[in-house]
Amino acid sequence: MPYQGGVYGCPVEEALHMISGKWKPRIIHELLGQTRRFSELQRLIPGMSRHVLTTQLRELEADNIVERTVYPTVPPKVEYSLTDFGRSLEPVLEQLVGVGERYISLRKNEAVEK
Amino acid sequence: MPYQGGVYGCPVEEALHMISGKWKPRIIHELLGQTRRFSELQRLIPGMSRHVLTTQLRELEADNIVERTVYPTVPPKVEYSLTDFGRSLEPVLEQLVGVGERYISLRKNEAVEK
DNA sequence: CGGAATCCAAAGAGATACTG
DNA sequence: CAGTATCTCTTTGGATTCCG
Repeated sequence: MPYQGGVYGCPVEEALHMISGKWKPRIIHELLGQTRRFSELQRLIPGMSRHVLTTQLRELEADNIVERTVYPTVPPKVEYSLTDFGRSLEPVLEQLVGVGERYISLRKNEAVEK
Repeated sequence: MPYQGGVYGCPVEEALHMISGKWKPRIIHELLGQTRRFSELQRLIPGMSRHVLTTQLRELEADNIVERTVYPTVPPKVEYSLTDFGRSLEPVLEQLVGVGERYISLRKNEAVEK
């Protein structure tokens, strides 16, 4: 669907949507540079339930950001890694870190002024 | 309601949250380079209700991205413009455009393969 | 171990109607 | 012209329970 100057097919919206899950940036971060097992991700990201991890991983998979490899062993073993496209997101995430930090220091200054 | 900051204060989360409103990137886009009146924004972004525009503008204001100037005339006149911090978001939005476009072309290729 | 199915609460987004 | 005030619908995140 072409960019209609409107809501539909807006590239920024698409981009934001695919990394805007509550834990997605964090999951991508943990996968930068290495493959991880499901249980590893669970351990690395405390506070996130199994169900939510599953949901977010499925969505990342559907968006071609993450690849899922199942080893049909007992007990089961599933590994997740970034696709090329997923790795291409790194610079954007780094920029977002910068923005977030500027934002946080801005709010601190505001608080001081009060 | 403006984001109060997560427990971890993850900068990426903060950054995403403040531009993740459904119309926020579009509003910022329309304010890049020029000041706009409320009614102008409404006209420039069809499909968005007045109420939603108000809400998004209030949140952008609370996040120090947008500045609101009221002229106490009759009829009332209100202008919106980006703050310095708001303008600093431009490179990130441009990168997000790139990501979104790569994503869209990726999905097109998938569709062709079927 | 790595899920799926179900249910629930909260937040986002929009429609509609009224107002200084 | 530029809002507020409600109400509703939908989407998300999370808790719990069951399964190959």
